[in-house]
Amino acid sequence: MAMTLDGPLADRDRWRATRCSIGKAMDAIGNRTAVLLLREAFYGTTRFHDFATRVGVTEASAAARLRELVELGVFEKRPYQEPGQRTRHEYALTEMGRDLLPIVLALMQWGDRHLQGDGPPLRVVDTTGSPVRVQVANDRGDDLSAEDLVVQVNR
Amino acid sequence: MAMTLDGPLADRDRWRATRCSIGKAMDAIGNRTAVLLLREAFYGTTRFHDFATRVGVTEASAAARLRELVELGVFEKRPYQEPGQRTRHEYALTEMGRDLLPIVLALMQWGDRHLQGDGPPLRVVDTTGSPVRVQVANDRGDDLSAEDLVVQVNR
DNA sequence: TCGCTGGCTATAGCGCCACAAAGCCAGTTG
DNA sequence: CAACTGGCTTTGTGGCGCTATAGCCAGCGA
Repeated sequence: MAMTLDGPLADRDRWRATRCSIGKAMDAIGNRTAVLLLREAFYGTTRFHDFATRVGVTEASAAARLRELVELGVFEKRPYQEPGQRTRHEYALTEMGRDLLPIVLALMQWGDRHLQGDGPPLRVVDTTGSPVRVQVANDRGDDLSAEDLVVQVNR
Repeated sequence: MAMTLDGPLADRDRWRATRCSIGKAMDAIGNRTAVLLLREAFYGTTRFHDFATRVGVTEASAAARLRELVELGVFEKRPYQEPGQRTRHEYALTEMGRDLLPIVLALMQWGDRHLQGDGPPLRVVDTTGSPVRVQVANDRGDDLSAEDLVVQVNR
C-alpha cells in the first residue's frame, strides 16, 4: 500500500520533510495557469498573445506567470524577426522546462482516467502510433507502484 | 522540440483545449497542501493529526483539504478501533488516489534535479535497490520526449 | 508625423486558501 | 460525573492570483 521508509526515516515521528522537492516544485509551478502555459509550450506555442488566448486567461495573468517562469529558468525569452516586422520575443522551453513533460503528461493521464465522464478528449501516441503513458519504472523498465518503492536518505 | 498536432488539431487557431484533462486535474489536486497530503499518504500516514503536523499546516487547512479529497474520491475515510480507544477514522488512498503516484514522483524528480542546490534530500529505489524514475514511454518501454509524441483527437 | 499593432503594465475588486486562536463534541479514563 | 483527548469547525485576517478595464511604449507603414 505505502512506500517503505528506510533507515532513519523509519521512525516517522523523528523527521519532517523540510527540504522536500515536491513542495519546492509546487511552489515553483503548482499553479493552474503556469501548468497550462507549459501545456501550450509542449503543443508548440511560442508567442505571447497565443499563450494568453489559448490558455484562456487575461494578458495580465499570462504576462505575470510567464515572467515568473522565465525568472525561474523554465522558459527563455528569445528575440526573433519576421520579414517586414520589428524584432519580437518568443518564449522557448529550456532544458529545465522540457524536463516538466512527465509532470504535465502524468496530470493529463490521471485526468483522462478519473475526471472525464465521456473519455479522454485527446490521445497521445508515439510516431509509430503506439500509445504513450507515464510510468514509474526502475532500470529494467518494470512498472512499479508505491509498495514496490523504498525511500532512503541521500548520502 | 514540440509535440506534433495531428489532423484537425494541426491548425492551432481552430480549436481550444476546453475539456483539457490537465486543467481538470489542476482544479482537483493542483494545490500545495493537497499534494503534500498525498506525499504523506504514500509515505504511510493515515491519521488526521499526523497529516497536519507532517505536512506542516494548521488542522483547519488539513481538514478542509482532506474533506475535498474524500469528496473527490482520492481518499476514503475508514472507521477503525484500537483496543481501549473509541472508534476513529483513518484516511486511505483509493485506486484513484494511488494513480496519483506518477504525478507526485514526477514533481519530486523535477524538484530534485532543478531546485535543490545541494542535491536531492531523499532517494527512491525499488526493493532490489535499483533507482526509480518517472518516464514517458510507449508499449516497448522506450523513453520519449516531446518531439517523439503525436497528439490526436480521440474517436 | 500619425496611427496601428503587439506586447505588455497598472488599477481595483473578488475569491480561495493559508494562518492563528478559540470553541465544540464524542467517548474513554479516573 | 468531571476531565481529558482527538478530531474537527469557526472566526477573523492577510496574501496571492484571477478578472476587467484602461493605459503605455516601440517601431513599422503610409
